Amino acid sequence: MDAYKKQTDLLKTIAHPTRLAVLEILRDGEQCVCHMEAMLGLRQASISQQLMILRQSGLVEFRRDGLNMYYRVVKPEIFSVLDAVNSASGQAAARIAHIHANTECPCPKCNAVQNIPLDQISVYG
Amino acid sequence: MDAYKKQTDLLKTIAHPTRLAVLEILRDGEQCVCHMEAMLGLRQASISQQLMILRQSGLVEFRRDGLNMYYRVVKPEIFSVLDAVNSASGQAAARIAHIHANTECPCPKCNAVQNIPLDQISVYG
DNA sequence: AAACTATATTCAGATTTCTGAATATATAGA
DNA sequence: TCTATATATTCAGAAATCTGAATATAGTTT
Repeated sequence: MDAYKKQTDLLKTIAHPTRLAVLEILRDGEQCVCHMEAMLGLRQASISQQLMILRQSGLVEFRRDGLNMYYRVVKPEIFSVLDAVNSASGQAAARIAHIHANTECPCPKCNAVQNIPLDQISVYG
Repeated sequence: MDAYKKQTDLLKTIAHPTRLAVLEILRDGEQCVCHMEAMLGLRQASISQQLMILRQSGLVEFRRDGLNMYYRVVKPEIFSVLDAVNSASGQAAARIAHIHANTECPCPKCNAVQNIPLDQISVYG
C-alpha cells in the first residue's frame, strides 16, 4: 500500500485548479510569474503560493532574470498525466488560449509581443 | 479557471492510496468487496467508504450477487491516467500481484480458485 | 422468524489543505 | 542611498478531507 504513496503525492500536487492552469501555461516553456498573474487574473501571492508547492514537489524549477522569475517544468512526464486527465474528464482544458485575462503583463517577453503586427500574433504566443 | 474544476475533481477522487489500490485491483474486471478486503488487508468499513467515493464520482458501479457486491470500473479512460501517473511518479505500482495480503477471501470467485492446482494459478487471478 | 454474513452509512474528532492579508526580500533604477 | 517593482514567505482562520468506531441494512441460511 505504501507503493501508492508517491503516486498519491503526485496526484495531490496537481489536484488544484491554479496549479493545473500553471502547468498548462508552462507547456510552452518557461514563463515568468507576472505572465501567469496576467493570464489567470489571480493575485500574485496566490500564484506564488502554488508555485511554491509545485517547486517543493520537484515538478518545476525557476531561474531569475532581473526582477522576473521564470518557471519551467522539469518533469515533462507530467504532461502525459495532464493529457490523460484531459481525456478522462471529458473536459478539454488543455491548450487554453494563452491570452491575458484581465491585466497587462509587464515582463519583457510579453512586451516584445506587443510590437508584433496583430495578424502575426498566435493565441499560443 | 472553472475549466479545471472537473479535472481537479477527478484527480482528487483518485489521489488516495486505498482508492488507487482498488482501481488497480479492478483492472482485471469486477471484484467483490471481500476480495479487496483480503488483498489490501484493510477493514471492511474503510474500503466501503472509499468505494462510496469512487461511486459518487461515477468512476465505478456495482451489482449485487447474493451477499456479495461486485464493483467494476465504468470509465476505462481512468486507466490511462493511472498508467501516466505510474510513469511520471517513477513508482511502478500498477499490476501489483493480486495475492491476498492477510486473510482469506470467502467469495465464490476466490474459493473457486482454491480448487485449481497450484501450478495453474496466475498471480493476476 | 432468528441468526448470520457482506456491505453500507453515519458521525465526530483529528488532520490536512486552502485562502487572503500582511509582510519580507531581492533586484533595478534614479 | 532611496524608491519602486516582482516575487516570496508567513500566519491564522476557514473549509475540506480522513479515520475509526458504531450502527444500519439487505440478503441468506437454518
